[in-house]
Amino acid sequence: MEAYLGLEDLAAHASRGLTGRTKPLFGPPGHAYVYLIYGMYECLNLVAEPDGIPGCALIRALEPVTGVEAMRHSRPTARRLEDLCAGPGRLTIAMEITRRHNEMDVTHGELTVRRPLDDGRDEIAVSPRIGVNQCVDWPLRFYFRNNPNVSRR
DNA sequence: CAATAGATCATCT
DNA sequence: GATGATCTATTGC
Repeated sequence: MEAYLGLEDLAAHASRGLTGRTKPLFGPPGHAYVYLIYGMYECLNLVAEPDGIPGCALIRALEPVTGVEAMRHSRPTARRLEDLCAGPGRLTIAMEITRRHNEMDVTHGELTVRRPLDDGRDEIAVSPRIGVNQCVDWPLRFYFRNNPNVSRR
């Protein structure tokens, strides 16, 4: 995931202030911010600051642990399981997340399946964010060092 | 392998 | 009217 902050973070949509698109970023935490990028991909963010303060986490990749068949159906071009959700645009296709999920509360579902954390495999590493042209060196990308599902290793 | 081109459109100026 | 928090295919070494 990558953190995107507020006014001081020129790589963040919220740095342009409150607009039609960025409204969810200024809302309460635990809600989705889904936007269209490059006219063809959707990106999922989770609002992560108190109401009134912009800030979110861009979900750049995830490890599929359930629903793999459905995800492969949604994204049949993925050759390997590790590529299925390795990328912000890829995982939204696999999970069929679109702007219709924008502003949705994501705190009221039930987490049915997860993989136990493995301290060897799940060591958290930090790096600059990918694909940004502002605040290029800010260490706001967090990923599992040895996880093959990470985007752009 | 790395670098680049092109697809495509909502949002903001 | 310009610009992307991207991805895939293609080119070239």
